[in-house]
Amino acid sequence: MKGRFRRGNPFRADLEDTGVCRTPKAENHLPESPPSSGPFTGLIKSPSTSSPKRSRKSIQKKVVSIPVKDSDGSRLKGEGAPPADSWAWRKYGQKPIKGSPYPRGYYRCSSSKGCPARKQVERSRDDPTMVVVTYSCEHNHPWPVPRNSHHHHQNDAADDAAGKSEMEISTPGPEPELEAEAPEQEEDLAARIKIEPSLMPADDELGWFAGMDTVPPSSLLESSSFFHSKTMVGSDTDMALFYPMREEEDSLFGDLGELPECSVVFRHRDAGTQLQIS
DNA sequence: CGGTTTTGACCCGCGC
DNA sequence: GCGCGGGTCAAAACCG
Repeated sequence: MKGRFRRGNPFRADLEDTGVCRTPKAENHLPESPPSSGPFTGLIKSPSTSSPKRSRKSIQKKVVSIPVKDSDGSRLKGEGAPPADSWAWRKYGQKPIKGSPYPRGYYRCSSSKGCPARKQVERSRDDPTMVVVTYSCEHNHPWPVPRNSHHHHQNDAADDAAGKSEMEISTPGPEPELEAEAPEQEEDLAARIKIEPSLMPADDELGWFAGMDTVPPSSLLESSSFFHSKTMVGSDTDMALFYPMREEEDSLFGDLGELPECSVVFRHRDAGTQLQIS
């Protein structure tokens, strides 16, 4: 039914690659890695042979294990609900993994245009109750604006899929801003999150996920509230890097002010306007 | 109507 | 050189 046509077009080559986020100029610019805000902690840079495809730049990775959210266990989701970060992710693929019975979902950041951030969600092979999320992005790339808007779609069918993180993010709550609250659960959840130890080399120049390695789990991702800095505690340093997400986009961008080397295009989800920052 | 998800095909690095 | 396996693409289906 799905007419999949050859996408192996000679032209498509790195279309994606280029489109990703790289302004030729920007690239030439400098790598002053402003500790952009990073929701994630432990990162690992792939040496150089780790990523098959776009292994041009160092890719940072961060793996997190999150317990399947059984809060809404009422919903028998095959995969449970993965991580609920405040970014918008668009699923672009899913594949069964050799070792595990669970498929791995591939997500791409859709918060900003050309955002190279990606994440993979899969159920832990050992603990089916755990969801392993791997975040990755180019080195020094800033995170997109957290978009806590509502957007959940037709899932339900994605039950077998390993990803329905968005669901959590959007939270069918009344208003996104209000959902800022709801700390209890999130905190609890966060408390249970664990970061793969071996994957935490504690990088220092990660401009991307900003090293919050030392930040307590509570301040970790998995919570929309994490932008509200309300519950934020511990390393204020890192906290400062968070985007206050209740503000207008302007504010958000303001925080992002320290734009990185790549020019990122943020689009207002409302009007669909696009701001180009560079 | 636009943005997502779905899903099979295609690509590519690595191992043998 | 071939095959495997993981990762990505993209058309169509869907949902708001």
